[in-house]
Amino acid sequence: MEAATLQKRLGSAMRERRTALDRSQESFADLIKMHRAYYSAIERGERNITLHTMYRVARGLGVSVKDLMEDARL
Amino acid sequence: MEAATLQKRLGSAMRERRTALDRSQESFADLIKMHRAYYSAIERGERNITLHTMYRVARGLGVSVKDLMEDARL
DNA sequence: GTGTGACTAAGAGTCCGTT
DNA sequence: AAACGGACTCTTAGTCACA
Repeated sequence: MEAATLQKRLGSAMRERRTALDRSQESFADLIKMHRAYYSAIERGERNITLHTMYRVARGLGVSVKDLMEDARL
Repeated sequence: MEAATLQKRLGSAMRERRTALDRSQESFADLIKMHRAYYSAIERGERNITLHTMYRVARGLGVSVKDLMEDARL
C-alpha cells in the first residue's frame, strides 16, 4: 500500500475520534501539546508520523494505538 | 510513556514474530527490502519508526499493524 | 476553526565495514 | 547470525505568518 494511503486512513480515523469528542483541532492540539498546524496536517494525511507521535494522539483521544489502527484498518 | 519504552515494546513484538517464523534478521530485512543494520536497530528499540515502516514490517511478518500494536500492548 | 507554504533542527533511513 | 560504528541523504517534528 502507498504511504499516502496509510497516512490518510490514519488521519481520517483520528479526525473521527476527535470530532466524536466535540473538540476543535486547536483545543485538541493544545491538549496534547502539539502545534495546531502540525496536527491539522496529520489529520489530512500529509504526515508519515512516528510511533511516538501516534502514541501522543492516541492518549489524547483516550484510546490505544491499537484502537486507532483498527479504526484505520491497518 | 517514554519514547524509548514504546520503541522497545514494539521492537520486542517484532522480534518475537520474526523468530517464530524462523527467519534471520538479514533474510527478513531482505524480504522487506530494508537494510539489515537498520532493522536490527528497530528490534532493539533504538528507532522511533514511522507508520510506513511499521506497515512494511507488519506485511513482511504476515500480520496487520494492529496485531503488532496488540502484541506490544500499545 | 482550519488549510497551506516555507522554513530549520533533529532524527529516520541507507550503506559501508568491523566485531 | 546479530550488534555496532561512521558517514551520508532524506524526511519528520515542530513553528510561523497568512489565507
